[in-house]
Amino acid sequence: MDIREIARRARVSTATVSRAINRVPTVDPQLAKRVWKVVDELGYYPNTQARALVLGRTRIFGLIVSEITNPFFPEIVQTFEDLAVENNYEILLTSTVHDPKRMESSVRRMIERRVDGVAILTFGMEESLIEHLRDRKVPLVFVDVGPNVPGIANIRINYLSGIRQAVQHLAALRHTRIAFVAGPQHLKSAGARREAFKAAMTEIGLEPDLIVVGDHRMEGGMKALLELNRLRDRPTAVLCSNDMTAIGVLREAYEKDIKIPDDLSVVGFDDIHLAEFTIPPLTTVQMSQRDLARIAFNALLNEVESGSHESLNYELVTSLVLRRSTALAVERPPNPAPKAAGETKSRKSPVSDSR
Amino acid sequence: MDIREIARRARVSTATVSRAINRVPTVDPQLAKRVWKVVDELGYYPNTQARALVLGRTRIFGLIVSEITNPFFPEIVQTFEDLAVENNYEILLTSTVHDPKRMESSVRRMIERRVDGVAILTFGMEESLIEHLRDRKVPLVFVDVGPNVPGIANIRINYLSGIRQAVQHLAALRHTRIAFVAGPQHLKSAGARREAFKAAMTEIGLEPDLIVVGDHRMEGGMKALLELNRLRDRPTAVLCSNDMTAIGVLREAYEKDIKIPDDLSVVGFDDIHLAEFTIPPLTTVQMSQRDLARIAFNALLNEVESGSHESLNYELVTSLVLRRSTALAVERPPNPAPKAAGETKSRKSPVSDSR
DNA sequence: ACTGAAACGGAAAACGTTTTCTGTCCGCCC
DNA sequence: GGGCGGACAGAAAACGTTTTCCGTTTCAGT
Repeated sequence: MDIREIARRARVSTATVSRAINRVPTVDPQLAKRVWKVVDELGYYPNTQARALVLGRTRIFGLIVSEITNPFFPEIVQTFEDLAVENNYEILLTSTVHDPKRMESSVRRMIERRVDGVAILTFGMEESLIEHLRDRKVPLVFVDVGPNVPGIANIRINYLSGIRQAVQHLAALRHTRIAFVAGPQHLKSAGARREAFKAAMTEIGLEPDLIVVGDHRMEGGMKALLELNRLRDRPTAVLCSNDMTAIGVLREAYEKDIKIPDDLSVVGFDDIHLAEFTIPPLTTVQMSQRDLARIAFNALLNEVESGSHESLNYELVTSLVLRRSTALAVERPPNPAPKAAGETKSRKSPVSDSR
Repeated sequence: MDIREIARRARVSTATVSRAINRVPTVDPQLAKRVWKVVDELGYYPNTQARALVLGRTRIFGLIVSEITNPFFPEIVQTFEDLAVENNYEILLTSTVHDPKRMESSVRRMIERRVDGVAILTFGMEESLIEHLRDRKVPLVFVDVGPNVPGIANIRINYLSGIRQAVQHLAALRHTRIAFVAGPQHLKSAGARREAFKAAMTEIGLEPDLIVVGDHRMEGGMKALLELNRLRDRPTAVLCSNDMTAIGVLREAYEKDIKIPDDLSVVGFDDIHLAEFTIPPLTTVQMSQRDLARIAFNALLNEVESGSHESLNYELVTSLVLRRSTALAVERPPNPAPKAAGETKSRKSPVSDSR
């Protein structure tokens, strides 16, 4: 069933059918009605491929994420989809799963399907990906990419705002030995979080020297807590580079019978869905996935609809959400409890990056 | 840049370019090489819309889910995507968010984009959805739909297999008062689970009379535990209709200082990712999302590639995965603790997996 | 009544492919 | 050496839309 079928039955030309469907005002209301009736009766829907072919616009946005199963992304995908239906777009979803081959295939698919724009929401982006897309003048929006490439919209995450809140929240609870479990070294976003932590600490006169590195997964968090726990001068609070890490420390704390938050305060980062469901519910720095998706989508929409190539910069601020994994600091005795030598500033525990 | 551009540069006709690209064997190797070279140099990718237009196949599969943020679905989407890239398909992802309007728009989008098939993986499906699609002879695959509609592939879930395992596992741990927290009444899948529970219980001579109903969300689980706890003859184990419910009872147990698994064994259903991360890790009945997605995708692929319209029935079996939320039953005193009647078999030392 | 403009519908070209159908060339067989 | 078939390349039609351009009708103004 095609537009000609409709034309025949409504006794008009295909041109008129097209105009009626697209609500072009120059068509006689009488005729339009006739067309609509037939369209409705037959349950006709225009062929989008054909339309795209002549219009040169597909009304498809590409969305590239790292991994759909990573709890950070479902909310993003959902929001993207919500906005897509609202605006009559489709979304072409692609995941890189950290595999160069997959990344390449991702951009190939985007180009083959002639998407109108693509949002690259994967953290730790290979720069190589963008080349091809940029060549073809496909509107792009990135998150957190380092260099300020012209012609590409950029969402900058304000890590400091939330991390500062977290640190000051802990400080207000009398914590002074605040540890940080960092993410993988190679991740740009992980680096930024670590720097934000250092800044927030020095800002209030605390030494940011209790840093161990994790892997942004539960295992990393578990190991990290073990490591911190061996320290002579153990922290009373730990801030994690992401929520999965925090969940790892929660888990290890449970095994080791360390009570959260009584014995140890922990705060996460990201505010994934899961954070609400941990025991106890996790206090964490929220980096709103909904907002992120919204900003990305609108950036694309803007660029496409207005045809402008100005490529703005956007900012996403982070902020602390309080739940129940933090509490007033408690004096924990130094570890091997040999002689609690009351030195003031003896930060003898070598910390920094293990592994 | 189109196929004609390539034709011009390679000094051949567009027909030859098309043949070369599609590896039609009748083209002279010499010429083919020439074409390939140009294609490569210009980074040309065929326009899929145009191709779809003439081929009558889009190489797009629709995937309708309930909600992307529901932890049950990301794994499905990811697997679907993996299979899509493998087979050179795209996926058109759509969510109903339990909204009739959205459902309608879902099928409209599928039809407009002329997908080659659609997998409807939402539980508790409006029958109305399928009408339009069936009219257009779009290959369909459903999960768990009731009536055996001809022309539609169907994945039937074997709930009993896993639930039987769960019940017998609990029975083996000396539990006799096993409760069930059901899902929402209107959900077909929830009903099936409840029936499976009853069957599994009666099978081994236990009365399935401890059933309360939840809502498949954490809140429902929390309420359910409260309710069960008020009972005179409290259960020592509870089986939940899904994992979120189980997480709810875990949470409420924590609040009420009921130790899991020592005081109460709990097992979930679904085996969502999250189940590994609870405290303690949740023993649950696995309904493999990967397998489900794989079966669905292959069903579609089959129907499309072979053109057959036989519409098979597939089965997905469920099975118990042991983690650490179950243990030997312990004698809990009847609720108001009148007189702890002298017991014969008091297994007060819970053993098994606790550690 | 006649002209001109305004209003509106239709024919046809265009979008970028695939594929059928038609040639052309070549080599082989008789 | 002439005819014939096989191998291969190109011209053109087709896919289902939108839109430009043109033609027809209608109506107002004189």
